[in-house]
Order: sequence, then structure tokens, then C-alpha cells
Amino acid sequence: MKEYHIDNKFKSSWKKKILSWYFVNKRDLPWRNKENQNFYRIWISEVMLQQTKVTTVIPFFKKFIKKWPTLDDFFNAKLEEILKLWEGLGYYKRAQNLFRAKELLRKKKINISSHSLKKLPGIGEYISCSISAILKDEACAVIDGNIRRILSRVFDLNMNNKKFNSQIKEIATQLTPKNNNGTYCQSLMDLANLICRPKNPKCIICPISFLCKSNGKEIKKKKKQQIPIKLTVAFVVRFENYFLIEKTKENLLQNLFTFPLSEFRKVEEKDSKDFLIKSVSSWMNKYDIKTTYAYVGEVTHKFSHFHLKVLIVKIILPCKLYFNNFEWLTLKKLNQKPVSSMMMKIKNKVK
DNA sequence: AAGTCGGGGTG
DNA sequence: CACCCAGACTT
Repeated sequence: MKEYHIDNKFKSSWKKKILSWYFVNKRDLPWRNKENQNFYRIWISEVMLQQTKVTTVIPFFKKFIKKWPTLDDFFNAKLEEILKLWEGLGYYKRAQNLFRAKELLRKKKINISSHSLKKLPGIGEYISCSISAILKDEACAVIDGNIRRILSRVFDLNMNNKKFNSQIKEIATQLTPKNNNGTYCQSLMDLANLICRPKNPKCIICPISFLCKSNGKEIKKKKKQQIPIKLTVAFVVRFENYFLIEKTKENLLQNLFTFPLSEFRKVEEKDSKDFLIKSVSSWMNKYDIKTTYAYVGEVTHKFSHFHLKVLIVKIILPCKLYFNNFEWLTLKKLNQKPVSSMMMKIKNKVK
């Protein structure tokens, strides 16, 4: 049972206006060079662009393509090299999924279709359709945050409605053109970025404003939940020129290198000093460290679902104790390892 | 359906 | 400060 039926007149007007707008206003992006637009480059760009702004991605994309110009080159990449290039970009699972996916592709080629691509790790509903549309003009409904925003404005949809996702899917499917879907979906991306922006949309110069039900009206958002603030202690343990470093095993920042951290915990502001003292003494007891420590300062870091306040403690050891699961690295060696932005902040604070 | 995964730019 | 970004994956 269709809730929406979009007539042919709307469809043809919609497509015509959007494509002609794109012809004039399209952005010049590094992964859009027609002459070398291929699966590999589109794939890397789409993965990098996940939850990440175009302006952030561009330098990372260029660096990536310079290091591994083709898929064949990328086949030789090590996970740690990919993570090193990825450092600072965030959502590091993406780098690991790229690694897993290219290992699969190295063994077995797959054809480019939304159905096949979805089997690769890190490629889901959106990216599989996007790649297949751009490279093969497959007429699949490409739906991302941009397109979702445009359609919810044009059809005045309520994001809090339980049926929101199915409504979007239905509308997007009907609007997907049989031909030129690749150009069409990229047009929508640019329109969303340049005109139909999240805040202050430029409805005055929008080519499809005459088709839009909610001219510039604010989109109703789900009510935000409080983001918790957690506390941890970072242990900068030094012996001569060596620092005690571990490789993260948690899901968060997995496989990146870090100073040892205490458990993350929600702590009232007034209890933070208490938390520091207890965490430090318990950690030093665990590893049987008898020396004194110095409080260096703190850095704060934002993750998507909580904020972290890192209390930094410096410990200088008179001899190289053995620690399970840790390794001793000079600063020079450490700089060659992949680390998170949080780790960079801590490093800079210690210097 | 909700939670987990980064981090920086913007209003 | 809050909000957002070319989402995927797990539970």
C-alpha cells in the first residue's frame, strides 16, 4: 500500500530542475575527475565521507590516493599503515573494514552492483547504492543524510514519525530516474550542501523551491539526550627515553596506540580529585610501582556518545619494569604508530 | 529500535 | 555550549 504517489509531471520537473542546476553549480571534488573515476576511488571517498564533512575528507583522500594510487597498490597495504593515514579522521573501524574488504577483493573480484557490494565489510545500504549509481547508473534509491533532509523538507515529513524511514525510502525510490541516476544522486548531494543546508537553507535561490512543501521551515528533530562526561587517568610512564605504550583492545580506538588509561567513569565534578588519587594508587599498586607521580594537567576530548576528561599523570621509573601487554617506545618510534587525536592532545600536553 | 563508533567546524 | 556531517554494524 503506497502512502505516496508521485505523478510523472512532478518527477520530470524535479529531475530536469535538479540536473540543470547541477550542470552549472556542481562542486569540483577530487573523486569526481571523470577520467580516473573508478571503483577504488569512489569507494575510498564514500567510506571517508561517512559522517564526515567534505572539507575534512579532501586532504585525507588526496593523501590516500597518493600513497596507494590504484586498487592493486592498495592490496599491499598493511592495517597499521592504513590506520596511520587515518589518524585524526575518526571512526577507525572504517579503516579496518577497508583492510578486510580489500583482502577479500584481492582473492575474489566482485561485480559492481548494489547487491554484491553490500557483502563487503563497511559497505552498507547507502554506499553500495551510491557506488553502483555513480559508476553503473544503477537505478537504485540512494539515500543518505543529505537526501533525507531534502526529501523531508520537500514532502514535509516528520523525522519523529515511526514511518519516517519507510516514507523516505518510498519517495526516494519513486524519484530515482531510470537513466543517469549517478549524476542525479550527486546533484542532490550538492544541492543539499550548497542550498538545502541543515541551517539557513537558501530557499530563495533553490531550483526546486516551487515543489517544496516546507519552504525553509525548520526540521523537527528528535529531542537530544544528555551526553555524559566521563573521567579517566592517562599514565605517562617514562624510563630514560622510553614511554610505556599499549595498543587499544577496546572497540573504541581499537588498534591505535595509547598511553595506559584507567577505566572511564562518570564522576561528579567535586569528586574528580578523589577519582584521580584512587585511580592512580590502584593502578600503581597493580603494577607494583613505588615511585612518586606528578599531575601534569588535563585535556578534554569529544567522542560521539560521551565526552572524556583525561587527567594526565607522569611517572618516571628508575628501571625498565616489565609490563604485560605494554611495550616501551621512544618518542620517535611512537610517532610512527597510529594514534588518535586524543592521544595527540595528551602528547602535546606532556611535552 | 537503540546504542556504539571521532572529531572538528559552525552558529 | 549544541548541532551536524555522502552511515555501518551490533545487540
